[in-house]
Amino acid sequence: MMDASRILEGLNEAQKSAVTSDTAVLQILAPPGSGKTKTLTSRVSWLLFHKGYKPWNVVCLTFTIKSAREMKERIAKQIGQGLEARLVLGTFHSVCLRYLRSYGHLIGLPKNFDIAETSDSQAIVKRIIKQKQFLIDPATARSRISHCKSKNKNYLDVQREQKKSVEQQEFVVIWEAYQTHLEAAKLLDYDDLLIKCAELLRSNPRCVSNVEAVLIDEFQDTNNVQFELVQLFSRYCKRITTVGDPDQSIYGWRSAEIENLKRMQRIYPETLVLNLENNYRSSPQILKAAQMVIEQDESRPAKTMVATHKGVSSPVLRLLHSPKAQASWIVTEIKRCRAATGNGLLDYTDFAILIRSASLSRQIETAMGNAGIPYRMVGGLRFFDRKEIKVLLDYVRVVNHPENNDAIARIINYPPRGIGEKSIKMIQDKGASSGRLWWELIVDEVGPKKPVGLKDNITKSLRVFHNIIATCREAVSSRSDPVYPLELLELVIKKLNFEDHLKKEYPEDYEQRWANVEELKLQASEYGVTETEPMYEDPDALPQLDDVEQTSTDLAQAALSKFLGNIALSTELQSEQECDEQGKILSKVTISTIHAAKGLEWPVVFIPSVYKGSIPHSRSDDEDEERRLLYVAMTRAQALLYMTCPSQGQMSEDYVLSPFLDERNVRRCLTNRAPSVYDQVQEISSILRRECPSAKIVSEAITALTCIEDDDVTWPLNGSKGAWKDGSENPLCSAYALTQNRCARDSTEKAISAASAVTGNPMGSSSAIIQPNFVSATTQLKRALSTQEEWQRPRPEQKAAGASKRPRSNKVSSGQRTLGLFFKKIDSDSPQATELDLPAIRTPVNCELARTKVQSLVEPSARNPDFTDSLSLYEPRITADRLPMAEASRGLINRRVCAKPGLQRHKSTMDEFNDKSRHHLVSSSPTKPEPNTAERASLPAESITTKSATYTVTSQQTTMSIMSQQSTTMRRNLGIGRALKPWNSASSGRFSVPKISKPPAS
DNA sequence: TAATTTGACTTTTTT
DNA sequence: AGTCAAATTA
Repeated sequence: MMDASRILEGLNEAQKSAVTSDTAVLQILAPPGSGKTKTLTSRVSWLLFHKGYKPWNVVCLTFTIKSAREMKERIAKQIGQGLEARLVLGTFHSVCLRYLRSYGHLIGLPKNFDIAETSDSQAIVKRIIKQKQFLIDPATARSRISHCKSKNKNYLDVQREQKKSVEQQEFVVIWEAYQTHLEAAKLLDYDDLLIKCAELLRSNPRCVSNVEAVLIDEFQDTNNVQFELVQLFSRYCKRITTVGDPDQSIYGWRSAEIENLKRMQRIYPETLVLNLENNYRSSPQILKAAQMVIEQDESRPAKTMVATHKGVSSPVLRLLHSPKAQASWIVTEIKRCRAATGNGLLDYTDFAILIRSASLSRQIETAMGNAGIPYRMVGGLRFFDRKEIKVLLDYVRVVNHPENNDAIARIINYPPRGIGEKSIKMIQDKGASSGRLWWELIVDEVGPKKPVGLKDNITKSLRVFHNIIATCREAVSSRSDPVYPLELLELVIKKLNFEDHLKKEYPEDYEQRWANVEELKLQASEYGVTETEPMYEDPDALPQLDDVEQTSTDLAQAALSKFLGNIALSTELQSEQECDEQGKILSKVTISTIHAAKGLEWPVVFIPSVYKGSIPHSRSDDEDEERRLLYVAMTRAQALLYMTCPSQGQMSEDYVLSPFLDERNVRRCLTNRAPSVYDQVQEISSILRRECPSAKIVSEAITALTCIEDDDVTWPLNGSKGAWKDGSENPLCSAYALTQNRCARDSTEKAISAASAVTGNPMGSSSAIIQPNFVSATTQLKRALSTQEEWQRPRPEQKAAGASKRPRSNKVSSGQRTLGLFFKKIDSDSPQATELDLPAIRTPVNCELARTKVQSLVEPSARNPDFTDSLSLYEPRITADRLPMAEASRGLINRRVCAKPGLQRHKSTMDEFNDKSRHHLVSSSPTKPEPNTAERASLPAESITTKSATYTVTSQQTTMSIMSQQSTTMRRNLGIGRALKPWNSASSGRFSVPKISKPPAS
């Protein structure tokens, strides 16, 4: 056992008093970086050691799986002995689930109920709305239900409310139907988990008679139901510790009530409020800037944050021309940072790129991929949202609960077995009219009774389905030899010939999908009983109380329910650290949403796309919350913070800097150009508490860089394009860029003389540039550049003024938009251009037709300079003979190689398609069998055979390529698709389910 | 009637 | 990389 006095080691006074306080109700207000988690975990240890509380009587609640896990790990480190596993510690949802599993029968919950996750309830609501022919948007209805539930209302409450609008009534009807449906299918949705648990504890307070203390992390995120739960859990002991920070409340959309902090103080007047003020994370400059941002909210009570670190340079607000430029700038900056700190002080894991929405990751991922920087994406597609996993889980769910009509509907014809829409409708209708479950109907239908009256051949297919489920059910419920999750899963996979099915359905990425299945099997193997390790000591079990009976369990069933339940509650896609063959941990840059980054920190943080519409998000209606979101993101940074804003979007729409940053007080704390970094190595090391690399190492590392400073020629500081108007290379630009390269002596010399020739200004020799005076030389060059007229390009605003005359319709899709732009230019002068039938053009087989059509359009408007201009704009830079197909198909070969799990696919498949579509697709021929990847790669470069046709590629007609480029169909046909998200791969996207391990004997 | 192909449209944040 | 509905094909 550890020495209890060491719990307080390394804590400051404020933290110590928080940890040791004897007060019953304690509220700790902890700004970012103040050691919040440390304080909370220390308090848990303190309570165990100095108050003698038993771990299983202490309830710790968090909001995210991540923080639950982190807390558990930290407590484990502090107290060890496996005692942490005995704590009732987890997310609100998972703790509620544990209580409901143990005591659910007390409020009449079905044994082994299932959890309806978002997509389930979405589907249910959708169906109800369709059935009742209401016009409410299903997503809105669902979120409204959830919102009401979080406020502890039920549909009867809402019904009783005065507003009797049609919409309101419809809403109540939907809600009621939804709730009935859930009940029939023995499902609880996420909100129900909390509500039912509250109900349980309200009516059976004895369930918590053992609880000695309740601790809650991130209290500002609680909603009303959760607040009540806290009260209920502490009903007897009345000992509550909360930790939180109103400034970091970013879950208002999930019905979190910041008010709960004050409510707490009102309900428990004896509440002791403690403020932690010291910040141990960030540089003072970062703190200052973040403070300036959060203080724009005037309704907020003032609060102090005290920096404990020495300063480094100010955070950066860098303007860039486009999202693409932004991505490549970030990539370059990461490389530069690493080199400028000796390539050892900062590892890839020390960098994080925090984005407002997951969809913004695209360009950045591409750039990172191209540059070969390893990264991992947190968030995005969840593991069990993948098709192949979902299907298998649905089978398991049906085996567990044949009442679940929705799950049956999803898998009754998957893999396709001939049971189509019509047949399903018949079952559904019959079910609705007779009030019987689908499963009952199916059981009868395959027998002699035939209540639905399906056709014989369809009954035959149904029999196949029935057989699978029935066999599995028998296996599970078998008294003598029950089957556990893994075995069941394997049984399902075998019965379905799932591997063959995947091969057929996904010839392209079958391997990955199968790897995902393997991963699922691995997860399943953690559950259930093996002969050597029976599940008697389930750490999830709650302590046995004398006077309350726990739900009795059937082992196999329970293991199954647990498996499914845990999966539904471990939605998080937090990739585990991967190791290479030598077992070393692979270092990767983190790309994450801001929400998912809460509670974490990194030495270097990038916040891209800080424009209006992203932060604050255009769909958000709470500006203060968006501001707090930016605050949270900024305060994740320890030493270096970069915020970047592209001035133009993909469709050249103008972006405006986020109003949160476009304010004088904030701007004063920021610089517009990235700092040198190499001159701050010492300060950075001290903030990170790491050893400082020697000057020699740093200078050597720098030498290898192409550009030592932030390259403001390639990426001008004002966010304009870094090249000549026509896209050609500006000799002065390249000369300037080269002056920053200390090692490329020869080329620098050449570039300088070339530049001198252009400007007529003699410039310093390269040797002068290379060492101490290089700054003055670059200044000279800059001056030379600024005298050139063309250098002063039109500012973005001027451009916008011209474009705004013809407002673009926001209705057109991206494919049409390219065309729309294209044709709009001739619009004014030749109206017939609009007659062109767009869908016809996008069909590849109609390309030939369309080509003639376009050509005929080109002729009459040949005089129009605007038009020819735009045509040449689309002319391929690289002509066909300079880009042989072998080169163009490199992507395919790449893809084949990289399909192996563990390898990253660097070149985006879209790039590859772009390469190809510089050519014109002219002919198609009838169906041939789909070639597999290897065959495809060995095909003659000029043709590609797909399921439906062979496409031959020739080299002409740029116009066509623009149109075909965007065609989803063609991409599908070519088997190219858009770039597969790299985090889809089995190796990078792991999900983790809390593992069951045998707790050590105490 | 089922299966497949095609075109249009989307993508805030999480348990 | 999906979904959805409409249109085609088997």
